[in-house]
Amino acid sequence: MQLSRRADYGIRLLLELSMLPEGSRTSTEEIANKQRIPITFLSKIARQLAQAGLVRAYPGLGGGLELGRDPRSLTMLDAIQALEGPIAIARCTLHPHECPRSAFCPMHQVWKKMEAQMVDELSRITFDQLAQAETRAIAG
Amino acid sequence: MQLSRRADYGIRLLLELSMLPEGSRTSTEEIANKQRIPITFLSKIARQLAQAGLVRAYPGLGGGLELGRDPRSLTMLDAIQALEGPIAIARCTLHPHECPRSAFCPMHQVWKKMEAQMVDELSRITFDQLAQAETRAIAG
DNA sequence: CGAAACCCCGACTATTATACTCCGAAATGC
DNA sequence: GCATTTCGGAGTATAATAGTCGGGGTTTCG
Repeated sequence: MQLSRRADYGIRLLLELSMLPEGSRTSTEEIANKQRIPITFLSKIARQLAQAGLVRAYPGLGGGLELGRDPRSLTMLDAIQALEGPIAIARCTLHPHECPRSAFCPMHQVWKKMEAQMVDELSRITFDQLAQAETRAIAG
Repeated sequence: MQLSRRADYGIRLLLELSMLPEGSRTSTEEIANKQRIPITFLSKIARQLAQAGLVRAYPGLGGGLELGRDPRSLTMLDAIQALEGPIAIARCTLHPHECPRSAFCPMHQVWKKMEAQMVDELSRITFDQLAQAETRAIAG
């Protein structure tokens, strides 16, 4: 029941990009150094986020990464779904047909409800908010 | 972000016990057969639940398992904590001192809030409720 | 007493998921 | 053409999960 490092790193990458001045870029390496993340791993994660459209990547000299979407509408839910796939506490909510108990299992609804709550909560949190909170926390 | 099989099996074991008529017992093997769970694994899980006090185990002929607590006050939270440890989405909420970002990291609060919601939700769900729901679902 | 039906315990193994690493290739800008 | 940067995929290492095994102990019953 824990977030993977992949997700942790990916979120930190997105947060770094969100804190960048509008229109500017950084390289994967810079973020890796700043956040103490193995660069080869982070670059793989960056690619994954690029494929999901959350990040735009430019190869070549002067290239780098920038946010692929407006940080005011980019949510934690988007990030986690791109990095870890759908929010699913139990296998049975994703693949109900694979569980012989699904017809009458009372846990099914429990998980469903919790997942819905998580989705709801995560979708309220934007990277713009996070970036501002972090900026304030560092400044203050 | 998924519940382990261990937790899944353990919950099913507790649910089986909760559906038993007051004061009666079953063996680990019966539950394993009914729920299609490898018996050696389930017996290990049963021990764990016994050590946590959620289950009482009696060796010997006519022995077996019974619930260690009143199903009306035994919650899903108790079960998951006994089976998987504390609810912690991110490492940093459990061990904030290990994270150099903890002082200013805006995600910390996000995770804390979500964890609190999960704890709250899970602690509302008792095995008595679940057992009744399943009984109804099978009967109906 | 002895057998059968139970659980206890720890060590061991297998499998899978995670967390990386590596390297050649392609794009870009000077 | 060279430095910088991402791309893509294959490969490896480590750790967590899932499960097995064998010996030992209790309890009940005949």
